[in-house]
Amino acid sequence: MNMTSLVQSFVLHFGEMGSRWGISRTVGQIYALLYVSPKPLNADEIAETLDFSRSNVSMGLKELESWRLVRLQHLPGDRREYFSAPEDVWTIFRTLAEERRKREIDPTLTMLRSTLMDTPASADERYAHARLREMHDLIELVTTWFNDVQRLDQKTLAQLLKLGSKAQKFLALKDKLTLASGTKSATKR
Amino acid sequence: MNMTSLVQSFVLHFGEMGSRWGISRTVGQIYALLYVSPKPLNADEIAETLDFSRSNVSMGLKELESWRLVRLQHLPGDRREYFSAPEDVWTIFRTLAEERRKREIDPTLTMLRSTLMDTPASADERYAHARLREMHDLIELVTTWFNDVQRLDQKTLAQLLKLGSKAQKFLALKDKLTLASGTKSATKR
DNA sequence: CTATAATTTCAGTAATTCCTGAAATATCTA
DNA sequence: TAGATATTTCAGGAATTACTGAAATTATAG
Repeated sequence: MNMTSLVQSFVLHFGEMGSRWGISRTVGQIYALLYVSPKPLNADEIAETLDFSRSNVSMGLKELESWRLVRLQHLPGDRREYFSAPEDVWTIFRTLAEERRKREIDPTLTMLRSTLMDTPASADERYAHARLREMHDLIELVTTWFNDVQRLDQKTLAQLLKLGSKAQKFLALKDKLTLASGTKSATKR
Repeated sequence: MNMTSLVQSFVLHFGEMGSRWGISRTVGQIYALLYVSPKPLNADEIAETLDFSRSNVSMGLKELESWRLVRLQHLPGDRREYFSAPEDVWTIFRTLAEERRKREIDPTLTMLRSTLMDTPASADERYAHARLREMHDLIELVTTWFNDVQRLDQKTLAQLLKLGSKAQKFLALKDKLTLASGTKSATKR
């Protein structure tokens, strides 16, 4: 199977980009190919199209599975395994973000937390301690936010993103409303 | 100069993490060290503390400068260059996000746009074309959002993040308000 | 159960990235 | 401007990562 130039330029770009990410060129290209393919592909087709060895494709697909970025399925009357990328780009985005969090953020948060358990013993350590605290709190705030909005359905999420910084205006409004209704959450101004 | 165990565990973790990122272990460690250091350090101090060659530190610092993650300064009466990480974690976060966008997102958007200029010639190409469009639009939406909220001052931004998905409630409210005030932006429900 | 097809594993090699020490360049001071 | 100090460059070696082909394993059909 050979690629049209449209597909090829996409696949090649993704391969190069892949290495800026934590994935190899091969894995990037395999994913890109699956992403634009209208039907699932088997490993041999991928190997032939991209001119990689069969074993390389096998390993690449395993890695993509570990990222939950490809789905495995079987076609009736065919023993071979067919792979495809989920169609919904929002789902893909979510999966990607979750996996990256799991691999890059969570271990860091864990390390920060455990390091923060120690009591600083000198002025320098007190400074380092405070810096770790700041980093921890920022990362936690951002990931908590992400975890939260990620649950919204895609339409609502898209609306929220489109709103952007204009959402800020509602913060003031919110304060007013909660003050008016006498809730305890009033923030000093 | 030697590190306390608190600093050391942080530095080592950052080094390992660095490689999941696009940076080398060395660069990760140098940054981590600067991040927790209460005073700027010169290249020799860094080399000695981390036990890297002087030239390695030089290259690492250059890379960190290209990421705009370290600041160069001079101490009175000392010819050597001293380096430090900006203190404000929000600024650091912003810089990091901007640089990553510049290196990882923007080239992809450019590629997608130029590929999308071509007219698809077959059914398969039409499918690929549509997929590229979806990816492009999602990336654009997210980066536009980021670009937008990133401008907010940190306090407002923090509030907005804390609000999380609850901001959603204001979407409905917003619709109501804009409808009431007779703005044209009414979305069909 | 056997033969065949499909997939995975893995040892070895290729390619890339990282790091060092030596030399070159740049900067300062006296 | 000479001499000393500081920094960068870069060729080569070390370490890591990527990839292949052959062999082993697994799964299926007859």
